[in-house]
Amino acid sequence: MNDLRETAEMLKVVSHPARLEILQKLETDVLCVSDIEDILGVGQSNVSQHLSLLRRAGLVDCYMDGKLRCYFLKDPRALDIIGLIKKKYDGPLPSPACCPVRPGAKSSRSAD
Amino acid sequence: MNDLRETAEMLKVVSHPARLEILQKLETDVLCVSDIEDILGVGQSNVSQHLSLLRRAGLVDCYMDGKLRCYFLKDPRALDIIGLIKKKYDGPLPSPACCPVRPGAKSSRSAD
DNA sequence: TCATCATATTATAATATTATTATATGTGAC
DNA sequence: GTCACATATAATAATATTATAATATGATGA
Repeated sequence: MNDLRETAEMLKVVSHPARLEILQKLETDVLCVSDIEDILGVGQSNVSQHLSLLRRAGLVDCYMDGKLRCYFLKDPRALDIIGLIKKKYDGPLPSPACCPVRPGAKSSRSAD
Repeated sequence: MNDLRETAEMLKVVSHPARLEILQKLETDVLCVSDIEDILGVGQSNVSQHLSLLRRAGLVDCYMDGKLRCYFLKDPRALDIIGLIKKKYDGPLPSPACCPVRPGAKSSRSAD
């Protein structure tokens, strides 16, 4: 049951707008560091640090192309994470049927 | 394109083993704080803090049942997050086809 | 009302994350 | 080799997260 800790760790790595955007861009393109720098508009070393986190977590990998380090998606979980960004959900989940009280109510007996 | 920031925020909230476990348990049961205390084996105020985070993020909600606060899942995204915990993935994603070099290689020309 | 149970909130210290700056490493061209 | 470019790493200060302990709130029942 250490899936919990492992999943939480992966989620922590992706729970940053910059890293999420990196994953999103890598879904369709292979990008080098300076590409990502331009896309995100953040400093080189910061990009490098984000990539380092993603790489240590196994979410991305890279190959060398001349002087360039070309990053690409590696972990299939990344696709599911990216999917969350654009997915359309309709409304909240239904309230539990068994013990029905208005959600958020101050008390189960307060007046209607 | 603020989906990124919003999704990242949601992910940050769920990227903690205790909160992930809370969501997982709430998938099948409505639970009060002391239930969760027992399940997770952590202190009351810590559970309350985790629930507070989840509630502010809109992931869960609760109703009163006598003295008890009964928590349940509210945000459908929670189900997708829970799904990640047990989902089976087979192997890494295929390497990019266009610029194929061995992933992680020191150089695109290093010896085999 | 008061006492009690269940939960929330506050305060706090330890730790982790973040962005920035400066510096180091590695690669290819010459 | 040296140079310039692309990227990584280290150092650091600001900020955020975490767990714990202490206290406060709110509901129920006597």
